[in-house]
Amino acid sequence: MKVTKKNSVVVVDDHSLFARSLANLINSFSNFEVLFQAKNGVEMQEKLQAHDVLPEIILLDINMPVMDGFETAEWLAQNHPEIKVLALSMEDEEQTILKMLRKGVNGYLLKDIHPELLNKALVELQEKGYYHSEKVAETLLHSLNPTEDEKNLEFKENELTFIKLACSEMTYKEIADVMDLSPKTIDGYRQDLFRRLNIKNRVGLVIFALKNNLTQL
Amino acid sequence: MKVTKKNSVVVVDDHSLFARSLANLINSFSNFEVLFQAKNGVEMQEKLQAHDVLPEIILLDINMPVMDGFETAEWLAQNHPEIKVLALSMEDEEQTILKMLRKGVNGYLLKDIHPELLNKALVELQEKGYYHSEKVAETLLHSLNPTEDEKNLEFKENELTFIKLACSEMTYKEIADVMDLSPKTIDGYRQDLFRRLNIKNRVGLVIFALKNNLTQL
DNA sequence: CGCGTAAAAAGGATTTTACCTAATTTTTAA
DNA sequence: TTAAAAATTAGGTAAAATCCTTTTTACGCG
Repeated sequence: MKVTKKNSVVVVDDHSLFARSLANLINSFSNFEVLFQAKNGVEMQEKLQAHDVLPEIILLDINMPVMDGFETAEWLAQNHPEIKVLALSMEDEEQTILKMLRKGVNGYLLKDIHPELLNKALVELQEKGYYHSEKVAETLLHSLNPTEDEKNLEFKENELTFIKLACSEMTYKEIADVMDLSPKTIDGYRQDLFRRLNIKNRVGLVIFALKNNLTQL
Repeated sequence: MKVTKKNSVVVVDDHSLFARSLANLINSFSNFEVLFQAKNGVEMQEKLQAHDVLPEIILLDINMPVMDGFETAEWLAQNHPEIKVLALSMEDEEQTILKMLRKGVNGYLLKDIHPELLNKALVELQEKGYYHSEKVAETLLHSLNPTEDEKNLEFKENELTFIKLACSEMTYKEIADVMDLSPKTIDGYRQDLFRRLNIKNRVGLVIFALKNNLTQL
């Protein structure tokens, strides 16, 4: 029997049933094994320190309590750039994917992937240094060629603050007070955003913000 | 070797990696086996018809395309009341849980359950006819003793329609036109809801609707 | 300094929301 | 059939939101 060192993988996901099943699946592969599991970024950090060896690959869920995938990916990129990170998520929201990619993850996998493809994904990630499922590839292409509606989707700090506050029950006057600006300035932000985002009223802005993860409920 | 007929289980979940892992886990149990899997309610209906035998238990995801868990549970309760349905979901939102329970499911399991508990859950479901994870039990207790804020959380058909339309860019006048009611009636709905839900403006209503899954983005 | 540019602010008008109370119609139940 | 309850509609008013245009301010730069 040929004995080859298996590549070690870490699974970070707060859904223990899923994480466990995933770990079992990976351990059934001849070329990969699970080093450990963690429920969130903090637990992962602790376990990474406690272990002598580092994993080659980290499978990282996005929606987690305590320290979510975005923060964890950022920390990994800064502290362990050699570890390949594969983001694992239910969501195929364009903004979410792009946000993770900007954090420096090496791949993005939707959780509805076929089990057979997981091995392929891990191998490709190891060999090529990246792997993206098809939907993600589409999203990337799409983001390179944004439609008219989706241009001007970058916001200045103040705009972003305004948008987030507009997603609350505050009146514009109250928002102006909090941001220490004139109500007329706030009205300027509002008007400009309505035009750029092609929306008709504040509800439209709230919907836009939620769809694009600019704020959360 | 003692040969006992295994109880058959069907897994309905659009996340194939999760569904597959779940199926593997169940097949590893000595007392349960997976009859088939389906990606949504429609596919489940088709496969149920195609099979001679019916499963004892159906594990049902809530968030699915085409035909979601709510619709599927409703259909199962009407057409196959003898099959025990175990709702399986990431969410522990009180409203979601209650909605599923009202559809007649026999149990509600959060996806972050420990693998060891799944077997226990299936056995209990089979023997007692129901199983609920701890968090759900808490939710049930909580719902029996609602706080002041959470009373009056049931909506009439018209109110629900209004709420959903209010979560769009339509003005109240436009909503009145669509619903074929006087703007004054719409204003009545609005006012009543603001008071009952203790919210200040339309954004508050949108947030409430989204938090309680009355509408979706 | 003066110029250009972008952010901030203002003026002023209209529409939409929001709030309160009361009247009318429809539905329900006795 | 009739009284009570629920749903719908009205009237009026104040506050907030929306829209358009113009002016002021802040700041870097040749």
